[in-house]
Amino acid sequence: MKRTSPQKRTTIYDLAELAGTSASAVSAVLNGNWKKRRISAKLAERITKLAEEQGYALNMQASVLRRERSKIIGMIVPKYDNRYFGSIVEQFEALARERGLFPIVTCTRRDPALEVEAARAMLSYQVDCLIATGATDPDRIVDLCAASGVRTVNLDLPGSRAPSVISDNYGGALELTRRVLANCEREYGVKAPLLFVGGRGTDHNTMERMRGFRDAHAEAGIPVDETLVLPCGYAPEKAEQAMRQLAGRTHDLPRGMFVNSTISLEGVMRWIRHSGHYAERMPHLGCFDWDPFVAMLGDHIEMVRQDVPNMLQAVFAIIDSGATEPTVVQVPPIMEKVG
Amino acid sequence: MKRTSPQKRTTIYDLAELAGTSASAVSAVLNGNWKKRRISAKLAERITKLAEEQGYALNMQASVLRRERSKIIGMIVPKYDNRYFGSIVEQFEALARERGLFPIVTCTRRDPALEVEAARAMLSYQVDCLIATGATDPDRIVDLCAASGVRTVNLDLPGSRAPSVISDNYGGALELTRRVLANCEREYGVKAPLLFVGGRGTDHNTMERMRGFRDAHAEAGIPVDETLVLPCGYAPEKAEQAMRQLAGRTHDLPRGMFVNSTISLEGVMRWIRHSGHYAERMPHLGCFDWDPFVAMLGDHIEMVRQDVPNMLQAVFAIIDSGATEPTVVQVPPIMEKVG
DNA sequence: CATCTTTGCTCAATCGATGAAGCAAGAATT
DNA sequence: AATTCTTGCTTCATCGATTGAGCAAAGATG
Repeated sequence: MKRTSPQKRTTIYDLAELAGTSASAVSAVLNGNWKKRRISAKLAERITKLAEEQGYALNMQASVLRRERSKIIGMIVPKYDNRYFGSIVEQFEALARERGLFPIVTCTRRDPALEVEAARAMLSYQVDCLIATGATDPDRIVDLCAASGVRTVNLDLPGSRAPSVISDNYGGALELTRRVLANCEREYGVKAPLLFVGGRGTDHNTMERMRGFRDAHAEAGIPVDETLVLPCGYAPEKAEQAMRQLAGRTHDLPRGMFVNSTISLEGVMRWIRHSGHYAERMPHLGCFDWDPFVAMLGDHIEMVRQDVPNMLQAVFAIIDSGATEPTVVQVPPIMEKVG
Repeated sequence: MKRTSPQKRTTIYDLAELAGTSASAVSAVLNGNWKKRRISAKLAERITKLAEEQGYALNMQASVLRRERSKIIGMIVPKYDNRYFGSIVEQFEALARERGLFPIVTCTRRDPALEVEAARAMLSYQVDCLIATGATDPDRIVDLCAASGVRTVNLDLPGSRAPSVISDNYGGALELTRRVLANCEREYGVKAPLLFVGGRGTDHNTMERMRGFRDAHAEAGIPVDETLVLPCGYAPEKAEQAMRQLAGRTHDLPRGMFVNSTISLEGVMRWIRHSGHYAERMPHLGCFDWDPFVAMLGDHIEMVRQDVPNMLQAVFAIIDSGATEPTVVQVPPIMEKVG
């Protein structure tokens, strides 16, 4: 993979030669501080026109090397396969650009080793700041960055060594569980514990959501059935397998479920379809995460939509303010109406 | 937004000083060609250990500036809000990393101005190669890149000045239309033209899909109803509005539809739900694009899934081969089974 | 007319990594 | 013992942009 042509890119030296002036004048004009450097408007215009004609493109490598700030902002993100992370990345890019920063994003597929490798790569590219989204071990990344004097903000999953912005997982799960319990009671007239499926039992979000799940049961006077709490991982296959195993253990399947992410829901729905266990009547579902097509799947599904715009506003507020204390900002999620 | 601490990053000069050797020895050791440069294993080990201890991170800007290839590969992509582009980006990153390249991706929100701006930014970062995914004006981007001697590959939408990898839109649409027509005829016993909705009438893909749509009608001996061909744009709102307007014009709504992307389908489904026009019986749908939850929406939807793994293999085959002629590789999409 | 200001530039060092060229010391060869 | 090779480094120029320092000419001031 080599460049098409051996032709050199145009540099400020080439432009200086063409304009009969010095490289430093060209630089001053092209990066906009020619007024400060007292370059005449006439020369400025001549240089600008030449640059355009020659298709000049700044060499960021050289520029960044010389400056002390790169204006590059990095983000690592677990996956691109759901609306939540998709909109996080889109918002991130938009807000970064608004501030004149160059966003670089990379996906780490929930792989701790890749997370670290990606963080290292970003440091090599001299990012001024790194957003660690849904990182397995955010503190590890913060430490790596701190060693190079690079600030970090944790998003989606909190860490203990840098500011974090997360959803109010407890509050969202509490309300979601309440609604699903109420839906079940309304339809079946009985108070029965729900299933909890999906997510990693070790991650903060899943633990908080389980806490909300339990408290909502307690509120309703329903004892949680521990055999129905299955934090089996996020992947659809994991969730599907967990359901299959559960069905193998009991014939009394729950009439309501708390599904921890749309990704897990994919597996749960697949199982529901294929197993035929709920052929006569669909269970009441609550999903912690939102997807437009899930919303159309039927009136038996409640969703919690994480408030991505506000989360990213909070992230950039932290960045803009320069804060580095390990605070946790909790952004309330949005309950999506049934239907 | 400044660095946390004023602490300098460790450079090869710092390491050289600590090891009592020269910067060039350090460089040779750390970039792995110390054998070629005849550095002793003893010194190499000492330097390696020191680098680790000091948390040394290569300054890529400096490195890239010096080398003539950056090993950075860029991609621009319209959106992150659907499975198709999401998996394109994931695959792209994985394949790039496999080849020791550093992937940078940026999303241009289907905005031609942003596309150009993003391409310029990538050029400034010295990308060795740029993949233009779903670009509104791929040739414009190719020209920009060519001026800097940077190779381009078009993905998803073809261009006339660089190699392109796209789905077989005609073939996919032909088969999809056939199936929807067959489903309608099976259920209603009548041969009636379908609705075509979504996409941009000016883009290659939409035109090819419309051609497949028309040819499938011709095959079945059904005349296409031109008032039912609505390439209104991809956005859900556009599709929803198009449906609303159609319903205002006629009371005889089609029993089958070809929807050009899941994004447009979102709007169509919303309208179907809210308008109540299909309350008694859902229309037969065909969607050009795949989404797992759409697949669960019911047995009345057929989907065409674009073959992302093969498309990206093709892209990297082109990159690896160094080809630059404006060929078009058409990758057959996959028909997803009903249900 | 002499001095001071202002204007409009140029010079040269610098950022960190790289690699061609060179050099000194020891080993091998004649 | 004299010469050539080999080993194991170091020196230095370079990539392109940035910026503090400096300088010549024109203009203003006394």
